Amino acid sequence: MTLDALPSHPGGAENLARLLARALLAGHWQPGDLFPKELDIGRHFVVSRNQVRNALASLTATGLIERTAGRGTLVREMGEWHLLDPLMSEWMTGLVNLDPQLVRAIYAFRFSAEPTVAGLAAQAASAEDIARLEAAFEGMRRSAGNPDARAQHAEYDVAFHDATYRATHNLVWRQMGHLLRPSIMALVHRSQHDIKTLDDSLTRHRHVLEAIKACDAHAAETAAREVLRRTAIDLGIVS
Amino acid sequence: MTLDALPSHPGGAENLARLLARALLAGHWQPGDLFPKELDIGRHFVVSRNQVRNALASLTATGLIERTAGRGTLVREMGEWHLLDPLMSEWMTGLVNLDPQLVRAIYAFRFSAEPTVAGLAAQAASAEDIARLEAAFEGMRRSAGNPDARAQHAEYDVAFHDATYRATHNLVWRQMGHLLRPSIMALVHRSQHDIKTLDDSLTRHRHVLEAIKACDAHAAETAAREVLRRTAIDLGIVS
DNA sequence: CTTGTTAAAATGTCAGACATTTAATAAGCT
DNA sequence: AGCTTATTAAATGTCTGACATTTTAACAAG
Repeated sequence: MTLDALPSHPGGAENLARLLARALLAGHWQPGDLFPKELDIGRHFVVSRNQVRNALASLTATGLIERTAGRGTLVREMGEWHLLDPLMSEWMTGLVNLDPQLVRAIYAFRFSAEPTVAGLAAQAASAEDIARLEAAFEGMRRSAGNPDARAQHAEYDVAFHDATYRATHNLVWRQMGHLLRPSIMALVHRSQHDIKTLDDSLTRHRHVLEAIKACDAHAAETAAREVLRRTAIDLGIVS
Repeated sequence: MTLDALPSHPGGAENLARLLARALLAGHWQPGDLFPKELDIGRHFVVSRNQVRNALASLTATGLIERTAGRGTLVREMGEWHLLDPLMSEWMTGLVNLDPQLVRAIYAFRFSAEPTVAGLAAQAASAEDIARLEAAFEGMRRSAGNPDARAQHAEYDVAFHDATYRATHNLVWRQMGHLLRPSIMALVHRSQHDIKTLDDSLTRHRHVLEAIKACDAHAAETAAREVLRRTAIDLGIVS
């Protein structure tokens, strides 16, 4: 794989990193492949070696590549990627070609973890957390009917789940909220979002909200599981 | 806080990063404080500005600090730290002054997550996973009586839990295994490790192993919870 | 065929100059 | 005095070129 297929004018090491990362996430290179050399990248995008090195340093930090002096830059396999790094989440969101194996892995994680998270949230949520959840739910409800507001609806969806993780009041769980964004954003492109589907999704979210408000951990767990069953259908994991 | 209290001769940007990170993790600076300037750090440790910048780039990537041109380097608060970054785990292991709030947060996470993880492992473990678990358990058993082998015992302990996370065969859960190392290593310094305690811990681990071997998810969940109750006592979280 | 040497290529490091951003300070006006 | 505007200093960001180190491959000697 060469650089020719990639858009140009990155403008800044961050953008260059995002560009290269997305190409990697989309599978433009196979694990074990040699990544282009610093100087080639610099020539192609017309940026200094500094910018290239900074961008590649980010990719190294997230486990996407591995660099050794003299040999060059190797592409690492998916199992080595730091999926929980916030940078990764940012790079994954909006990527349409995300590896289905990865989508399923993230979904499987959520399906096993999120009921527990919802249960913890029911025990620990403060008034502020409840307010955040209600605001997000209200946003979802408002943008549900409008077919032009799919992206906005997804944002509120992300906000709802993120608020759930935050409501656990646990530093570690809270960080995992980042992983939700790419997972939920993938829904925008894969599901048809007809009225019936959205209404069903909304109802299931409402049950989670109510269970958390009622401080009923068991009900929250069950309700979260129901939300994720809906998500599985929308992601095409189960029919 | 100045740099005077820190040991010198880091030798390489990685070591310098570890050094500074540990000072941050130990609370030598308060959130919102100004971190030393690049040139001062370089002078103090007798390293080039490049090394300093590389080290600080790592600290930035893990959310420990925040840098802006003109203003300087600010220390971020604990809630912003990327606790799931493998680098963080490496920096945290062996740190004796780890913030008690952080230790409790990590423990609370494990207490809520690890039963689920053990349950998943019971469903998905392969023969290879079982072998890893048995090898780790055997190592724990062998090093249990010997008071000189506390560090080795802890390594096997880490290996056991890491094997559990790996046995879920889920990319996301697997990454969280990194978080175990600092949590378990903290035990070495905090508990007395008398024979009775170790024997009890060993028995509880054995129950997890047997439940996973029997593919009994529910039993694995319960057994994992029991292991963590023992851990809570050893960490001094409950008496 | 093996071994040791050499050469090329790639990443890592350094040093210096310069650019940009920010904050504090001073000047000047109403 | 009070407010606005230049000026200056300090800090991080960037660029460039040269050099160091590591690895691989080619090649020659035994």
